[in-house]
Amino acid sequence: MRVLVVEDDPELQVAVPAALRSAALAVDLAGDIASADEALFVNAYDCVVFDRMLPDGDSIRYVRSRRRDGWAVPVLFLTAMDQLADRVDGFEHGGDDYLVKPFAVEELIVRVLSLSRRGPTIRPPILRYADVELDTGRREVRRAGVLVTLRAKEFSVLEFLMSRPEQTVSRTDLIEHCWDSAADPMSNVVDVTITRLRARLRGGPDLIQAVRGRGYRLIAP
Amino acid sequence: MRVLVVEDDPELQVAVPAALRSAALAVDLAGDIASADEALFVNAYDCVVFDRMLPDGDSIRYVRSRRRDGWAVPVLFLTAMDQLADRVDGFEHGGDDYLVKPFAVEELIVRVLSLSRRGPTIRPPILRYADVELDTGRREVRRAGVLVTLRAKEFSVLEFLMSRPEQTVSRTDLIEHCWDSAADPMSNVVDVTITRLRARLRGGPDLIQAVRGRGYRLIAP
DNA sequence: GTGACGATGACATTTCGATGACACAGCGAT
DNA sequence: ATCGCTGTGTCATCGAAATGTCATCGTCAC
Repeated sequence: MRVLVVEDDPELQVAVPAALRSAALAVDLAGDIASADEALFVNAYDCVVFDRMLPDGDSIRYVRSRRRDGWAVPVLFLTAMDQLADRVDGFEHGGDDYLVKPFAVEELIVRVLSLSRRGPTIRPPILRYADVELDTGRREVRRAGVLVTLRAKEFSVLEFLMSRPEQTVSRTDLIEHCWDSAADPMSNVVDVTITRLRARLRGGPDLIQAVRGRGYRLIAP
Repeated sequence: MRVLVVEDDPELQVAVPAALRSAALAVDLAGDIASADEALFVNAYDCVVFDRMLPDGDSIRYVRSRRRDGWAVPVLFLTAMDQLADRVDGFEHGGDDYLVKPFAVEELIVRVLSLSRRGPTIRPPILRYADVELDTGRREVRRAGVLVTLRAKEFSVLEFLMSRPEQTVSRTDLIEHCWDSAADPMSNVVDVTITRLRARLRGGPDLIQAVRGRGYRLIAP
């Protein structure tokens, strides 16, 4: 396992790599975002430990922009207490973790090991159709930016439909993908769930069209 | 700076004091808890390095009982990897630290120096959410300024939730972080602990929200 | 118009979280 | 060693929320 530590505080530059090495990890060190970027270009790491604030910028911004290009290596942010407020930013992208300074070295090791083991998780994508956004990671749905709370089944059905926009999906497809094998294919659960889903998505035109004899599809009128 | 090393392994009895002396520290050595207790009674130390397991008992128990009497000298525990599971116990008192065997000697020095410098009166970070304050060092929680006494497990769970405010945390996450490996992931310990935590935090709106099928999260209504 | 299919409200069932009561282990005091 | 207390875990039960079933009504295509 190979880890990159990006840290500018001299004390932590010593302590963090030492701790990680004691857990049998190979550790490289960078002092700012520029050199981290270079190291990440050259080597493959299983995990990156980023200090939140670095001399040449905010590491979260850097990570966010790299994530946009599909970069998926897990990141652990070291953050000061007073930066906690904007912690949300750090978690827009799944697979990351953070630790508040000062931290127990014990905890650092545990987290880094866990992140490294986990491997590059493909960031759960956000599906979009018309004015609906579905965040598969957070299990959140927004319509026109407004948060809509869905039941588990409703979410699951909407997710399936949104992953095949404008395609007609049969009730059988839905039963097979969103229900377990115990589900009765003869019942009208799907219809009922669609009705409930529509009810929740009131706040715009009905995007779920019934295709007679075939199933349902997402379509913006 | 004067340090007491409590260690029974003959090899470490030599190596650890040698390392610390090389960092200009005055080092005394004890081979078991009984003689450590005596030494601590006679002398004033800036830091104590305790092996986790000693011939006459578990050093954590000893430290814990002394902490109850207000003893505040910072302690560094040397612990084997397989004792990691019960790391939670070790954190019942802030200001202490852990080092996992085998460790790098430089790391030991850095940590002991840091603990000694810090002195017995450190103020570790305080987590805040809504009107709840959690002092990780003093293991104290206040709601709207009023002191609330929590059990160790309750505290540990609240601390975990407060370190991830508004994020949904699964029961598995909680089990993994707040319980040792003996915990049964099938039981409802987490639910029970949450209930007890809620009961203690009465005195304001319920901040702990159950997210059906996913876990719990802290959220101000 | 009519027959098949979809929509939907009302109700039933299932699942899951909350909680009180109890059991047990560890620890301090005697 | 024994006893009692305190903290934590287990279990059974309760109740609410989520999901499924059913009956009825509407509507679309022929």
